[in-house]
Amino acid sequence: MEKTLFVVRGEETLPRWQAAFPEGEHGTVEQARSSIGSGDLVWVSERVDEWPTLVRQWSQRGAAVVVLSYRPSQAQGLEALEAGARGYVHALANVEVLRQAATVVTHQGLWVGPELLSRVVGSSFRAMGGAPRASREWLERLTERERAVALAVADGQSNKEVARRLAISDRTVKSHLSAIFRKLEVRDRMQLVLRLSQSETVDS
Amino acid sequence: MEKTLFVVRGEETLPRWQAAFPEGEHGTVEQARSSIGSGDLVWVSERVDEWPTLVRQWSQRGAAVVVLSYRPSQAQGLEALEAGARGYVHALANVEVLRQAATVVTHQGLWVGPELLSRVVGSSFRAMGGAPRASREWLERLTERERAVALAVADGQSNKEVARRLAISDRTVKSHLSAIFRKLEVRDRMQLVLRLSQSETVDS
DNA sequence: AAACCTATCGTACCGATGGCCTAGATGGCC
DNA sequence: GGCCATCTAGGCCATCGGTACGATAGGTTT
Repeated sequence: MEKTLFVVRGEETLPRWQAAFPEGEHGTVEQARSSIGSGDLVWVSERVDEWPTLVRQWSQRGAAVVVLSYRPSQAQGLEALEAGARGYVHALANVEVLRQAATVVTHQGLWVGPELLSRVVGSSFRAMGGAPRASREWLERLTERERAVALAVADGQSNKEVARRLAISDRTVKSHLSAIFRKLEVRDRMQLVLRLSQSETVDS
Repeated sequence: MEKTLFVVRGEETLPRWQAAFPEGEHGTVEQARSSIGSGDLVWVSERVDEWPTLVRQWSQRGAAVVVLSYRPSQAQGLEALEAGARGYVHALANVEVLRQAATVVTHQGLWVGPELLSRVVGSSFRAMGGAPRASREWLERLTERERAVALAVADGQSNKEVARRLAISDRTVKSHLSAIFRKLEVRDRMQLVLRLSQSETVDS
């Protein structure tokens, strides 16, 4: 019954997970599927396919489920909580944080990062020791024209719409965008939007 | 935890509170106001006037604040959490529950009680939106599967990545997306992500 | 003058995206 | 049994998005 196990994909298990829970078992979904019951502490990697479904099943069985994410986001965190997870932790969190989260969730508490917490309950959690996020300094790295393009794109506009707004060709918009992606190290406009909307809420 | 104290109105203190924390101090707002600092565990009765303001102050100072309510409700619970409280417990909870809550909140967890947890989590979307009704409404218009796709896409993932996560074909992802766009009346994933991030980040 | 940055526009290429259509399987409801 | 919603998946096709590899022109720095 009261056992700790990590559900991962392949050989994903990290040393720090074992360090935090030497007694914990590690395995894939197939190995874990049937053995999980009430009172168990289950860590599920976001790399596991269909983790929301699994979280739903296991939490309904009474297990305390924590989702390990490599790229935490509000949307994913809410997805985890909605599925019944009691915790949402960065997969690379240190041993102390993992143990702390374990303590909390096994005591019927909710463990989420300060950032997500602020989304869940409002903005006032920012002042509670949550590390202040990076500012929009990275926008300074862009030229004036690139910044205009970035903001327009982050507004949800297509390349053609941006071109019309700035009175330039859509080819030029693409050129600027390539430069933007390279400088900000994002892969596409979607990541740009996410990054911009994140830093915007922190500043305001 | 530095010290434990109960902030009450008059002589409200219950025996079970003292049983759970024999070392805890009990007093009114005037007595407690200045002595609360980082690391303290503070229990605040809902009978204390202007408790949300006090919760906000003390939680910003780094104290772990738990609100004791005689008439727990979803609205009040959210108000407490929004003010920065880490816990929301029934004032008549038994000793075990009180100690459990203390364990959780002093470990940076969130304690809202098993019976209220589902409601708090379920309402988190509403709690985050500037236009609560609207955001909840359009999310509810989606099926469960569509919601999962929408959240994943709003996280910046490509169709293929979503397909991998949900263990379905990318054709199916596109099918779901078409339904999502039609239902939510957005033209593409960019508008979807904007709408989601807006309702997620607007402070109210 | 040479080097460099910036803004502009072009072609070509290719994967990603989204609309429109069909359709099997499932399960709930009348 | 019929009806309907949902999830799944495929084909077809037009468009969009992003990169590679340019080119030209104006400005600044060295």
